[in-house]
Amino acid sequence: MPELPEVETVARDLQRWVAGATIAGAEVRWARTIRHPQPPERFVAEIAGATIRRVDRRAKTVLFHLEDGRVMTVALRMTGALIVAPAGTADDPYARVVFDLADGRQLRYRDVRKFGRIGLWPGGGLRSVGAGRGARSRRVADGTRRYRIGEVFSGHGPEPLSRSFTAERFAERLQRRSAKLKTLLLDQAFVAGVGNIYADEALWRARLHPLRAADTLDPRDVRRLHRAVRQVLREGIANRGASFSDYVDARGQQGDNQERLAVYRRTDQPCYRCGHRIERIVVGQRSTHFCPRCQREPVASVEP
DNA sequence: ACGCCTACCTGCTTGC
DNA sequence: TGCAAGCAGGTAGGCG
Repeated sequence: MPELPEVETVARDLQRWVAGATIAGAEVRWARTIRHPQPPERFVAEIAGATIRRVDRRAKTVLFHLEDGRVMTVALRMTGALIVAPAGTADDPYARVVFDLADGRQLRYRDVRKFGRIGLWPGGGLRSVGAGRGARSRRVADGTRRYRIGEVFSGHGPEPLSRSFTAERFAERLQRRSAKLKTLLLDQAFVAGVGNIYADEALWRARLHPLRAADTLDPRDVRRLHRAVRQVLREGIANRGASFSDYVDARGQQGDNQERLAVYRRTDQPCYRCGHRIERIVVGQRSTHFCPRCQREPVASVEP
């Protein structure tokens, strides 16, 4: 999906363009986009008439704070996009949910692969939006899952761009883990918002091998990684995100950050630092790009 | 905690 | 040209 910088770009655009707008009605064209346990019909009935007070982001989820205190969450996953379409714009065959705004515009949730999810939550208790193993749910009689607010909204790790995300705090978290750096950076419960692109970019910038175990970093490694994570995310935002096939902002425009990436999808091309060929390996079933010269292999334990 | 697997979906690229 | 395989920025849930 769009990662933190892409979601931040979309949320900022939407704050500018739809804060204050009223949702007159909605049409759900792909039912499963509406997050369980919300039946799509109830979602449509409950969102109608709502006014958007503010739009922001937590991790990779866009949050629409409504005037009445409720929150609509939009997790874009792999190919989701939120696009504001002026009145009269041609329909989009990939629009899975269409919100008609009272002023005639449409807010369209477009999602080619249909992985994204939209939820509507009561006010209060909203801290973060469910993240993998951290989020808790329980099975109910019919075998489906029911989420409780405060459990669903409690699974994310720290926001890497927040003031409270210090190198010291990052060091503490890293020291307690023996997992590979690449895997950890992708773990939303460890740090929120980093995805495959920015994980690879941050590791290249910090000159750290993706397979390196977190608890083997020395304090200087940690500081470099901390700085690198924040830098690549901030630069991604400054460039309005990285577009490969699907990511677009709220106007439907591509970002520029794909032009500035050092390793992601640059397999066999020269490293911008040392000229060595960029390599691609698979870590945790995700493609991983790095420079084998700049990002030295972790020391392998040698059998006697 | 960790790693691995499957599932969810469609479209594009690559190789034969 | 046609067709199949492989690939894609994410995450939930199950198993060991």
